[in-house]
Amino acid sequence: MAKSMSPELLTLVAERFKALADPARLRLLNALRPGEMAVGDLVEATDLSQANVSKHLAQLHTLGFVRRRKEGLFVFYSLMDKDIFRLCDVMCGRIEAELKDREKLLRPVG
Amino acid sequence: MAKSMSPELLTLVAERFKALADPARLRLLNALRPGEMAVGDLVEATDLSQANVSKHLAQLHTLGFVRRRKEGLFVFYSLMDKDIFRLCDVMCGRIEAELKDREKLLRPVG
DNA sequence: TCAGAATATTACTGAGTGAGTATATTATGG
DNA sequence: CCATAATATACTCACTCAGTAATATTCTGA
Repeated sequence: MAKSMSPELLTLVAERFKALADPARLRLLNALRPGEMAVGDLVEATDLSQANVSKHLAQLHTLGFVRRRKEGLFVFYSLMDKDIFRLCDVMCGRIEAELKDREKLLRPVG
Repeated sequence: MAKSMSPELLTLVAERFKALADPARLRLLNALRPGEMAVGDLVEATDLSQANVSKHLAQLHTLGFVRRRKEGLFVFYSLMDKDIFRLCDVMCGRIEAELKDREKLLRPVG
């Protein structure tokens, strides 16, 4: 984080974090890990409704997290880059650390 | 992001992203960059109301982003670790890239 | 113990948002 | 052009959440 971040920039940053602040969207991104997928396949993979998937994908696309490729009736989505994994890795690391700390508290004697 | 992330884990991750998905909280975290600060100072530094700051700090503390230290009447908050900078750096990088792309579109001739 | 200062909490309100249903759009084959 | 399939959008409802104002809590010093 740069030394001085303007409120405007912080708003843009917050907007992007918000895109990742939803389990459904994270599921979609996670499903896209192996590679490009059509909307219908994502519906199956995530157990979300078609309209729901479409809406979330639109959001992720607007904010630059996924790429669109149209081919006939199908629309294929893919991850824009690997940033998402880096971001999620950091968060997962934090969660793991928390869980470890809780374990320690639960059995402090060893 | 690990190969298979359970919906439960994704919910935890989303919860943490949500904590960063707010300009006010980002401002607080940014203000804490140089080091520990009391609540009152954060109120001044961020132009947020006292109640607002207190509530946001509580949230950030619950999710492990900031540390609390009480000293008399004052409560000092500080960043838990440097993860936040790494996370924001990634987002800022994405925003910069987007802005560059837009510039290109605006003057495609050079 | 009382007054006052720093912080936290609560109740309320308004705005935003995710899910669901239905409908619209777009593209293909006949 | 029509039927159909894949995807997108519109609309509504319920819920969450950020901000505010008022109040409560905690601590210190007199």
